[in-house]
Amino acid sequence: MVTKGKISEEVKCPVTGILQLIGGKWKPIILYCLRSETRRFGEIAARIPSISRKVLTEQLRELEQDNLILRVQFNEIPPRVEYSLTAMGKSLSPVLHEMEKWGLENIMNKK
Amino acid sequence: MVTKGKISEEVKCPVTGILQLIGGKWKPIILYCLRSETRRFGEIAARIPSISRKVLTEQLRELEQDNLILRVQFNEIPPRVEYSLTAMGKSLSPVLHEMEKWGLENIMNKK
DNA sequence: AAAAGTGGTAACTAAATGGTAACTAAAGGC
DNA sequence: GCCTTTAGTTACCATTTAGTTACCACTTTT
Repeated sequence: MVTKGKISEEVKCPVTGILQLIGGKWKPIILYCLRSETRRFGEIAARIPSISRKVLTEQLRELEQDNLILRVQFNEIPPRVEYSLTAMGKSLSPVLHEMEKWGLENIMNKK
Repeated sequence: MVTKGKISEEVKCPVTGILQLIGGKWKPIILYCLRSETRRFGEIAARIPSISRKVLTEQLRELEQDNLILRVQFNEIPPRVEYSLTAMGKSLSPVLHEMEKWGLENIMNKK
């Protein structure tokens, strides 16, 4: 299809941009889980029981690469790893907060 | 870690809830595209050029089923269909707006 | 000895998502 | 006759993402 001189919205779409960072099935929940606390791997897994450890690891790695979370590894036995939000991750909190609000108003008290 | 009477976050997680409605790869962009205008199928497709017509159709159907958008079909030849946000769809605008804001601040003017 | 505790990895399978091509309808243009 | 327009549908295949199961490394506790 030929675009007759019309500029597509997508090219400059900020929503597309954020979705590339937090668009995964689990990423918003993981960030939401870390919104106010530093948490260990096992803690996150316990709070999101239906995610597998493999997928959780993958998603955490991607979030780390995108500079939204910080991973700190302590070389102890047994091992300990702590995850927390970076400044950039914290800057997402208005977005997560609006999602939370909407969910509370439109889903939670509807059933 | 033993959950000492602690309920998992997920069970009552409002973020999980909203993600079931708008968690798809394209849904936030489609809603964002309809945020202030009623649009025809072809218009939406033109504004989101990288989505195929088939997938756009599927996503629109799902949004319609979830009562976020309204589909009005005019039985003309050639066919005409108009999409717009329902009240529930409009209620998502703070979420989309925060996503847009974050995208503008953190991605668009960063390159 | 063996299990518990921690944060993973590897190999494999399943599910979700995305894509193309060909087809439909009725009227108008060449 | 054939092409164009519009908003799809159908069939089929490819790709991407997610899930399952088993296993490791290392120390302390049972």
